[in-house]
Amino acid sequence: MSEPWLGDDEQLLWRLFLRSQVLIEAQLNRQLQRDSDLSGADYAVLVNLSEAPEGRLRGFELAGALQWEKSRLSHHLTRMGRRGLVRREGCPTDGRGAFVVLTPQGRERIVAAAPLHVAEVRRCFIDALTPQQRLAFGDATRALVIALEGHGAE
Amino acid sequence: MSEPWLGDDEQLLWRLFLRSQVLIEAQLNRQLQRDSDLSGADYAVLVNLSEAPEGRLRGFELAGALQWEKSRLSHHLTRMGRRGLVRREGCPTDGRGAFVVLTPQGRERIVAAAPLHVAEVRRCFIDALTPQQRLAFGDATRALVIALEGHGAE
DNA sequence: TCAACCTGATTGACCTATCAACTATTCCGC
DNA sequence: GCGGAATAGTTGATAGGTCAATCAGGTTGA
Repeated sequence: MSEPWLGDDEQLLWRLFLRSQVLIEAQLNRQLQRDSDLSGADYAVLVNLSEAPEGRLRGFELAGALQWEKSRLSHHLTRMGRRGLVRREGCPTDGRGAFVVLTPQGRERIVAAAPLHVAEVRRCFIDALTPQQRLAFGDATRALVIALEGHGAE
Repeated sequence: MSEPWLGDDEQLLWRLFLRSQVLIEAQLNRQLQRDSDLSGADYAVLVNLSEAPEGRLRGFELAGALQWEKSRLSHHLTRMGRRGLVRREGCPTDGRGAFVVLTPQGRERIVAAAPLHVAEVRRCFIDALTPQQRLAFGDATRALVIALEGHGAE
C-alpha cells in the first residue's frame, strides 16, 4: 500500500492505461479532423451549445461544462468565431457577461459531424470491449474519478 | 454491435473514461511541475534516456518509444537542451542521424524526480483501485490497446 | 453613497504541438 | 556507380493552452 516503487504488474497496468489514452485520443482527433474538419475541442464546444436551448450559453456556463479555464475558452471562441461556427452576443441582464451562440453553419457542422464521431467512439472503444470488460472498466474509472475529485485536485 | 448512437450506459462509460484521463493527467503534471520543475513531456524523455545504455538514444528510437512525431521531438529537445537536460551528438556510423544524450544534470534531475512521481502515480492510480479492479482494468485496457494498435491507427 | 470586493470576460506574452516543406544522407535496383 | 526512393532530422508558420494582468460591471456593507 505504500512501497516506494511500482511492481511489474503495476507498472504494466499504468503503461497500458497511458497508452490507451494516447491511442484513443489520437484516433478520435484524426477522425474528426479528417471527416469534419473539427478539432476535439471544437467538437466539445459545439456539442454543448447544440444541446442548450436555442444553441446559446453564457460563457461561464460553457466553461464550467467543458471544465476549461475562462481564458482558454475566450481564445478558442475567438478562433471559432473567425471560422463562422459561433458568435458572441452581449447579455442584456448582466452587463459583464456574454452569450455564446451557435451560428446556423455551426449547427450544420455539428449535426453532420456527430454521427460519424459517435460511430468512431463505438468502433474504437465500445466495440473493443466485451460486456464484462465494459462493466469492469466503468467500475475502475468511476473509482479513479471519485478518488481524484475527492482529494488531489479539488 | 452497430447501432448509430450510444446508449446511456455506454455514454456514461465513455465520459468516465475521458474524465479520468483529464483528471489524472492534470494531477500528475501538477505534481511534476511543483516538485521537480519538469513537464510530463520532459519526464517521459528523461525516463527513456535514463533507461537506455549510457543514457543515449538515436532520435528515431526515442521518438518511437514516446510515440511522438519527429518534429515534436526535435522542438522539445531544443528546449530541453537550452535548460541543460540533454545534449545532441552526431552519429559516426550514419551521417543523417544524431544521438540524444542525457547530461549529468539531466540524470540528477530524473533521479530526484522519479520517486516523487512514482509515489504520486501510486497514490492517484494504483491505490485508488482494489486488486480485483486492477486485474479487470488491466484486462480491459489491454483489449483496447490491442484493438487500437491493430487497425485504426497502425 | 461610495469604497472594497467579487465576477465574467478579454488580452498579451509565452510555451507547446502539429503540419508542411526542406536538407542531408543512405539504401536499392539496375 | 547512379538515379530515385526511403530515412533522419530540422525549421518556420500556425493553432492551441496557460498564466498573470486588466477591465468593466455587480454586490455588499458601513
